[in-house]
Parts: sequence; structure tokens; C-alpha cells
Amino acid sequence: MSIYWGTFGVSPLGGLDDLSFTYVEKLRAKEREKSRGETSYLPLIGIHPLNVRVRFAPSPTGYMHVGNVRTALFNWLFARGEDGIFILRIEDTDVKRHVQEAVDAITEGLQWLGIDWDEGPGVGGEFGPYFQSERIDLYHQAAQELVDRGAAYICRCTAEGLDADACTCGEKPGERARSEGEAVRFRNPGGRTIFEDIVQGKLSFENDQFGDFILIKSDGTPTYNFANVVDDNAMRVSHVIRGDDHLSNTPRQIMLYETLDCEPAEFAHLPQILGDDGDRLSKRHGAASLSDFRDRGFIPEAMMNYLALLGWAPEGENDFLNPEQLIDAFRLDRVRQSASQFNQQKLTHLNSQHMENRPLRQRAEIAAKYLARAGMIEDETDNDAFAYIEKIVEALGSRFKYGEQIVEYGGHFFAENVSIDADLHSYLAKDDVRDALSRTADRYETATTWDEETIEDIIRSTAEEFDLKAAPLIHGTRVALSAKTVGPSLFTLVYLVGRERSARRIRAALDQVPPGKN
RNA sequence: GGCCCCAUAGUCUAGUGGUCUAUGACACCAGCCUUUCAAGCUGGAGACCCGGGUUCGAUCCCCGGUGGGGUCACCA
Repeated sequence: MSIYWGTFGVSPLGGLDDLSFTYVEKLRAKEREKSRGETSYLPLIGIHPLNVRVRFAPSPTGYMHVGNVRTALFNWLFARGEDGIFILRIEDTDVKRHVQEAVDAITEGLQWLGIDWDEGPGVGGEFGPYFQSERIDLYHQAAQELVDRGAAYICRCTAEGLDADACTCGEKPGERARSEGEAVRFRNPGGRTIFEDIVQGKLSFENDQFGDFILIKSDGTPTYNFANVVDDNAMRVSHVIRGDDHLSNTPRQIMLYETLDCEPAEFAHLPQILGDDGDRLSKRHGAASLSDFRDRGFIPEAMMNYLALLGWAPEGENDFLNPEQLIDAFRLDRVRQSASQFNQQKLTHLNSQHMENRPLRQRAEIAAKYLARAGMIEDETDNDAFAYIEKIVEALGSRFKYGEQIVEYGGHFFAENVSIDADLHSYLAKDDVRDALSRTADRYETATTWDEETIEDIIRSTAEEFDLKAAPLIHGTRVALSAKTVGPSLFTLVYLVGRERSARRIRAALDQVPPGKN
């Protein structure tokens, strides 16, 4: 008798023979008895004595969909919170050759977000390899084991026009091995599969509906469901946390666990993430890829915070959490069952909150990067330029909510002139304002000191001189200097634009904008 | 269509068989602050999908309906 796959046996894959499984095994046997006759699996939430081992198992598609990122995040939060192991496994059985860039997109995305893995590409681990394309022999071994036992059979029917029931080519158990061009089918035992999903609750499926599904395709590669179970078992995965689009794969997988004499993992199926229009999130929504957000200057801790809030909520009323707090607060059994829509406004809000927690220097570095990218500064590492950027970012304060925004709010600091849109001309139309503006330009140039106090004094006293309130002069100055009605404190703005340049911009603005009727 | 899942404000959500007159956040509106905007503070508007049943009492439990979603591959 060969027990390659038994939980207690010596597995050629895992190499561990852990007798501590005995306790839970007994309890589960009891549960099984209760649901006699049916293929039933009821996990024992809360008393699982195994170490938590979870995995994120993406297929390398070339980019990181935010839905997948959220799945990775929940796995990671759970692992970190339970002192467990987080595994990264690449499901590339379908990929003809190893696509390095596609794998890089995954690892770089995770690293950027701050998700690290204990086993997987780059770090190894004792349950490797962690690329399915390198585990093909293992799937064949497992499939042959099932064929030998009569739990699966070799099928050489052509794929076209064939449903499993019509395939009559089942051999006697153990008769021979699969040869080139043949598929291996699972012999569906029928009955029902009942299991308790940590998120979705108790679920029940009729097994017959899945037919005799394929384990090994005729080209020799394993199907998703089969490779998944073989790997999850070999890697001792204790909890399978994945999107709920896999819900109906679960009974198939549990059947496989059972016929392989393995203890199924516990399952937690996460609800979908939808676009802001309620449709499935896709490229069409502009930002379905993690890199879209990274490129626009959203910061990882905010992204993580927001993603964690999709389908899950912490206890209490505070949802502004850093990664450490998320790990602390995260509970798998508090995950919701219904889909949620992705809301960029909330993300933006959280991003600005997390930005405020970053030291000025870091915010300035972010700004420098985007200014350089937009071609507004030559060299983002230049010290003088950086010192200036720091002052601008400081002045902008909470207005600077994510990286890309610096171009809009701060771009004019790096230009000689600004162009004033017609709808802002009214700020510069009145004669008394124009005269006062002209006067302040002169006074900037002749001032003996140059600081914000001096600037404020010039503006307020000039306003008085022309019998104006300070506000219209202030507003006119802002438009003349920045071509905007919003921005930092005006006196800071003048100071940062600089003495000569402020004077030049004011005069240029008066030239550019024709006087209007008072 | 079969199977499966889901249903609290525009969005993300908390919540319980009875002070639920339903929690918090984003967005929205108003006020305060202020030179503008942002931020902040204060206040405001805004929701338990529908119909039955169980119950003294249902947002909560059960059934049905409706709506939404997932899945039905030799894709993952």
C-alpha cells in the first residue's frame, strides 16, 4: 500500500511527518461521522492546532489587478496577525515559457505595497519549488497514484463534442500509465460536498454537476484545480483565502483532497471588488492595476489601508490605520460576504492623511519625482532645487494629497511666466486693484528686507494707500503670480515665487489682462 | 438556463429579536477658522430591497419574490 498523499504518511513532496495532526484529525473524523454518507468537511474554527500557512497564488498575467492585491493583502494580514507563514506561489502552468516581466510585476507590486513573503520566488523555502511550471512531475505522480487506485482514469477521447459521461475509455485501475496525448480524468464519486467557509458560512454542492473533470490535460499540464490541491497540500497550506469567484471550484478541490486522503485546508472566500459604476473592475475603469496608483503617486500605506477596508472593517470607529495597526486589527471572520465598489475619493482622502504622517523630506522627494517626470525640473537630486521643493511642499501642506498633484499645484514655481485664463481676468480688471498691484511690484523690488512679514506689510499698507480692502489685492496678487485662485498662504506664495519674479509676473499679468470697467 | 452566493444612505461599513430615534468614514450641504483653497472643528440631509411567516415585538430568524454577482473548460 502506498500512502504518498496521506497526512500521516511520508510524503515525497513535503518531507514532513507531523504527528501533531492527530488531534485535529480525530475531531474531524467525529464531524464526518455526524454527516454520514456525505462527503463533508467541517473545519474547526478556532481550535486549529496547525501553524497558519497561507499562500497568494497568482498567475503571471503581466500586471497586478487590485482585486488580486486585496487577496494578497488579506492573506498577508492574516498570516502576520497569526504568526503564520505567507507563501508566494506562481501559477504558471499555462504559460508556455517563463515570463520574467510578468513575475516581476507581481513581486514588485507586493514589495512596493509592503507585503513580504516567507517562502516563494527570491526567498526559497523548504516546500519549493514555488513555480508550478517546475512542479509538473509532482502532478503526474499524484495523478498516477489516483489512476492506480482507480480514483481517476486515463482518457483519450478527443476534446471536441465530448462530455465526460460519454467518455467510455476508462481503464482498469493500475493497468497502465498515461502516455503522450492522453488526459487524466477524475472519477467523480457523486454525493454532496458540504463545507464551512470562514467568510461565506456553510455551503453545499451536488458533486455530480462537476462530472469527471480533467486532472491532467492531454498536453501533460495539470488543470488549475488539480495543481492547486496538490500544491496546497504539499505546501501544508492551512487556509485558502481567495476571491469568491473560486467558490464553485471548492467542492472539486475538496473531493480531490478527500480522494488523496488529505485534510482539506480551511477556506475563506473574499467578496469581489467592483468598479465605481458597480461593474466588474477592469482596465476600463482607468485604474484596475496597482501600478496605476503607484504611478500617480499614491503611497503604499494608504493603498494598503484602503484595500483593507474593502470587504472588511475594523472594530471601533477609526478606519485610518497604518500597516502595523491593520495587522493587529485584522480578523478573517469579520470579512463581509457582499461585493464592494472601489471608491477613489476615499482612497484619495486616506492618501492625504497618510501623506501628512510622512516627514516633509519624504513628501518633497515624492514631489521632486513628479516634477522631474513632468519636465519641470532638470534634476531631482539637485540640492538647491530640493531645498526649494521642500519649502513649496511645506507651504502646500494638506493640499498636496498625492504625488501627481504637485504638477498642478506647484508647477508654476518652476516656470518664468504664467498664463491667466480669461475666466480669472476679473480679478485683475479693476483700476484701483491694478494700480495697487503695480505699486506692490515696485515696493517688492525696493524693499530692504525680503520675508513674509515684509511682504504682508507691503500688501496691507498698499491696500490702505489705495483705499482698498486687503482681500481684493491679495486675490489679484494670487492670480497674477500663479494663475490660480487656490493655493498656499499668499504671503508665502509671494516669498517663494521670489522678489524679482513676483514683480515681473505682476507686470506681465497687468499687460496680459486688459483693464475692465469698475 | 442549471448550480452557488449576496442585499443597511451615492460609496465603504458597524450593528442587534426590544432606548434602532440604526454606528463610523468618504462624498454632499451649512457654519466656524481664514487672504483663497485644502486641512481642522461644529452642525445637517441621507439607508435596513419587496411580500409573507415565526414572535408580544423584527433591520436582525424562516420561506418566497425581485435585483445584483459568481460559476458552469483539456483557463487560471
